[in-house]
Amino acid sequence: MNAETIPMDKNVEEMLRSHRLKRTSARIEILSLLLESSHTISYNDISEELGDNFDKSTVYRTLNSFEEKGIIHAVNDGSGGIKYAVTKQESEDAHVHFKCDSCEQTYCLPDTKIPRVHAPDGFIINRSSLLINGTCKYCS
Amino acid sequence: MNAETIPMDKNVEEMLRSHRLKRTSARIEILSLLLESSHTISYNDISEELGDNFDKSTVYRTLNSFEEKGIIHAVNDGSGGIKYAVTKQESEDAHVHFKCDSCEQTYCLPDTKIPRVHAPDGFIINRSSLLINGTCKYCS
DNA sequence: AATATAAATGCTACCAAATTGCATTAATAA
DNA sequence: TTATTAATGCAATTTGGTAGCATTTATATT
Repeated sequence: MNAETIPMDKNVEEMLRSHRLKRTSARIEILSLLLESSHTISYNDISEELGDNFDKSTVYRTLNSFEEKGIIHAVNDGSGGIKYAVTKQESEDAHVHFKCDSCEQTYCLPDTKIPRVHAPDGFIINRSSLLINGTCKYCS
Repeated sequence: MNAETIPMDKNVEEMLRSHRLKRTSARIEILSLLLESSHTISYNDISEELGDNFDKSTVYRTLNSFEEKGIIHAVNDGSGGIKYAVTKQESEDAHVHFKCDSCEQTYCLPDTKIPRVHAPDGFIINRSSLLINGTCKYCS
């Protein structure tokens, strides 16, 4: 039984349980959206998709909890709002994000790792984030 | 006569003239601040430094004009606000920015260039920005 | 030096993203 | 089934930034 055969909702509920998050409908729906999406999504994407089912503060708090638990990670693509993507096992080490100038979507590139750089003496590197702008494969 | 011996204000006025920007006191003071600073600065930094001498909209518009002219460049360090630094000749090609987790300042590392990465098939790279988080040399 | 004109400024109001306090409601453990 | 703890909804607030418009200022021209 591989991941494809596990129904999404079971998958979602198991993810919540394993992180000791109560399985509320807001969390289930928001996490489902995140899991289905091929690109990073913002508060606005969620609220458009889910209508007025949930309050703004609920959505933001949900995203914050997911991030704290490491279920998702924040992506700052310079759009003025924070976007999020599910953190998959394979992409846990720092991967590149790609913002398409055409469709404005931002993608995780889990197989494209951020190269180590050499900082000047005295600067101690903890982590890094690399954002690439260009044209994505769906727009090129 | 090298750069060190040119008085700052002359330097500033010449920069404005050469970009066909009127030499107003707001621009002179804000550009001076930017030139003096060792790290990127935000609207808030400017308004703290300059007090209420200039209106918020003036400061923001000034920063936008400078950026359009290429005098400064914007840095998005995830702090929620945009920061700016003067674009020096040597750092015109994409350099790394470093945000210190301790003092919260963000520095240009003009000698640390962003490595080229290989994006998946179909993704066309235009430009990239690399932000490093860690401890700066003044805090380490 | 006086003036014309184009641009910059300062208001005020506004917008968007995100957060907070608090009363209510719902999920889970006992 | 109930007690407890956490999540939600609501309204208000904060923060970063923009926009329209009347007034002022810098600069080029006479």
